[in-house]
Amino acid sequence: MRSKSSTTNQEKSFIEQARRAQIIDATISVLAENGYVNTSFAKIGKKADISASLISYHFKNKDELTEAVYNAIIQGRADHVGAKIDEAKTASDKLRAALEADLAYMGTRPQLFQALVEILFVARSKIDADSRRRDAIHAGFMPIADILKTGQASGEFGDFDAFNVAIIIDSARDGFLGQLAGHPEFNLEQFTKTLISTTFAIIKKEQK
Amino acid sequence: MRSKSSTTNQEKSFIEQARRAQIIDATISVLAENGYVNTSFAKIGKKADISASLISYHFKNKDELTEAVYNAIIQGRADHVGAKIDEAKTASDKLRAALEADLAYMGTRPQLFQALVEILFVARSKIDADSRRRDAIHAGFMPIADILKTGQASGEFGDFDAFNVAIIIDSARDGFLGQLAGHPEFNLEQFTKTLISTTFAIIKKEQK
Amino acid sequence: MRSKSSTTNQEKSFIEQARRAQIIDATISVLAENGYVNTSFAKIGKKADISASLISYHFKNKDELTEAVYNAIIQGRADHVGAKIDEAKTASDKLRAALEADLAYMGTRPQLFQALVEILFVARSKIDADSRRRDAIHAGFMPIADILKTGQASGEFGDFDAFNVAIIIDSARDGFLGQLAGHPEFNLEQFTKTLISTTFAIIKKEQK
Amino acid sequence: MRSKSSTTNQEKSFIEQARRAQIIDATISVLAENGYVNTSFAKIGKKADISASLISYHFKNKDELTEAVYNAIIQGRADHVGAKIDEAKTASDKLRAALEADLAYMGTRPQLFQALVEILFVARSKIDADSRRRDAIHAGFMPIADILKTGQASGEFGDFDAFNVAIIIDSARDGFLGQLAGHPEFNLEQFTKTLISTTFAIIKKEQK
DNA sequence: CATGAATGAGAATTCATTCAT
DNA sequence: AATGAATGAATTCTCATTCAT
Repeated sequence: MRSKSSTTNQEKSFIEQARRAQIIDATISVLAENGYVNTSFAKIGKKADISASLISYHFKNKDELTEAVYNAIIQGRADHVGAKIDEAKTASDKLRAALEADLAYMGTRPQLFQALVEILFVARSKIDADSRRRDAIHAGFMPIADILKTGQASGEFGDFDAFNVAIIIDSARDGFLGQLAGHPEFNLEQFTKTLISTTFAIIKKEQK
Repeated sequence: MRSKSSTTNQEKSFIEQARRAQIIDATISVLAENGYVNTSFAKIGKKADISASLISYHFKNKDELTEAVYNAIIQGRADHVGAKIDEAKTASDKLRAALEADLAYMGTRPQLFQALVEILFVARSKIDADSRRRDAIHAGFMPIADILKTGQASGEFGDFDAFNVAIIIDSARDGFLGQLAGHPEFNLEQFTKTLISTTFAIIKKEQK
Repeated sequence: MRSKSSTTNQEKSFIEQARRAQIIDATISVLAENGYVNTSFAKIGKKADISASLISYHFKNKDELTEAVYNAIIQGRADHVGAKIDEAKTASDKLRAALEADLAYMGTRPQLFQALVEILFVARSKIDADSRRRDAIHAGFMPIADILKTGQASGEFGDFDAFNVAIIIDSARDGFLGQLAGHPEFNLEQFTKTLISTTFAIIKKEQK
Repeated sequence: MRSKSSTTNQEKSFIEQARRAQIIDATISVLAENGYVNTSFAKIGKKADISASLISYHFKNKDELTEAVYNAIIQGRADHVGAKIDEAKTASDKLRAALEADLAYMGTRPQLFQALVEILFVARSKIDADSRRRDAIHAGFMPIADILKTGQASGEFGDFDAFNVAIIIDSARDGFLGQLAGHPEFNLEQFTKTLISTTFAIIKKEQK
């Protein structure tokens, strides 16, 4: 359901892999700090303490780098969150796990989400449009929508508009994460509690 | 609480106003279609069928254009949504009105939200990030958070974490709007119903 | 030997003449204040309180305006200085008159010299190169070199390298004028005295 | 009192230094030939047979290039002239040396002075006008005014208005240099002789 | 006569990318 | 594997100039 290691650098040398990882990390920092518009190979190079041309050496072009960063972020997200979902048995537990794990992981790594948002919204054309956007949220692990439907099928949850409720939950979680970096007053733990209790209020008592 | 007409173009000539509006419209389209990164004066000019330098003639620089677009969008949003909120008496009615009006207005103009998002994320550095971003969403009309607190104070709503619930509702609404453009399968009416019923499920029965 | 009124606007209408003069004056101010590089039709128009396009209406192009300004300045200079030279009888008196009159006229109108310098040095290519540069200094009135040669021919002055001494005197006078605007500590009257006494020291006691 | 070699390009690579020098040389030519107004990166690049963007690669911006050119010129001037002044013992010898060396060096490199003048007048606003302009002429070596005062203090020279006489001498020398490029009939050697004999005529026999 | 609107040429500058070393 | 040097495309912006009104 999800892979522990990435899939694209199978045949790459050790140093190649290390460099790519280093560049990706630097890019995430620069992206989070400066925004996509002010992210240049020169800045990334400076951050990683390598020359800008070395980036071109390891990534065919800027789009490929962007995509690699994108993949790295959602891969990490998926690896962490997916594991927790798998461990849980019931749909309720999976749902709770999905929200807790995701908020805990991404909420404590604010740069990741910032970078993700930059790529998704600002550089969106580079990432092959819409098809990817949905993937960004669910890639690699069971999406909220599927958990909801599973719970409804098993009778664990009530009757509600699973499709749109999933959008609501996904958006709520991501909206919070997106604002977290710039808002020291936001309380990650408290929000997690509220989102979960809210979610269960929705799915137990159906409305239409 | 909000102004029906803008205040800055009082002294501009008719043709000037028309051109500015035309350029703003073209910019919104280009922004929505290509993303900020790929939005240039050249592209805007082509879309509006005018020379790129004419844009510089009407707007002192790119920042001024960006700000004008931003203002135009949130002004339109505020004018439409604010009126509906004002008409409603109770907190419940205001809440319902806020969500219905906003989703109806912005949901039928998907480009507006796309463009708004582009500006908001890119303008980060220049436009005082956070304070402005919040303004963007609520500009000119009563924010969800205030409605919730009003309703709690009056005993109309139950006891819940108003601060975070407001984030959830705002994020849900905006998250949907943000994805709407690229997802023909999204159903605006259905989502509106679900978001409202969901919202009332949260605020009537308290949890925490 | 010199003309009281300009020669090019014979057939121009009254208003045309007035406008041209107004534009020329504004240009001199802008030139002196901002330098040629920062002198644009827009700035001149603002200074003259007319539209920039009106300048194009009255002057075929920027070069023509530049030339008109140049001519206006040296014409004024020539009109004032030439009269004084003509009044003087002997070469000595002419020489003294030339220096006194020029320093008095240009020294009390610092903008004129500043503008002249901008045109001559910065926009020099516009003014049809070198041929004009010499004219700038002597246009319209008897040049220092001619006075010197006349004085030598009549035995009034000693034997010296008239050609180069003329360069020295011209350069000294213009060098002072060029620096005057930015140097409040410069004393016009004192310099005039020194330049004249110096000059006569040179031409009476010959060397070489 | 003056440095034989510059201090800023110590850590630059060989090729970097060579390119910068090449670009500076090309800039001087373009400046002298076309004037500042018509000096663009494109023209400099064409003259140096490199791309315009390579100039931006080696110089942060136009101002830095301008300053580098300025420094290169006055450095060369100072290195040549200053040495000669230092070698001379008496004020008379220093004065003669200063004029001879300067006219010999700058007079055989007419482009240098042309370029210098272009920079000096255009840079007005940016480069703190007056203070810098004076520096430009005297940078690195004893100014004429100081030599005159020294000679008066020691009784070597007569009693005259040293301040204004220095202006006269400086202006005479620079005025000649400024016109030299465009005037093939000017005779450098002859002018030098005349300027020196003239100067000594002024400073030996006092007038006032 | 005068203007506002519009344009096209050209400016500096940034940037991803290539290439020889 | 890594870099500095170099380039060309693209960007924003300025400006003289034209033209309809």
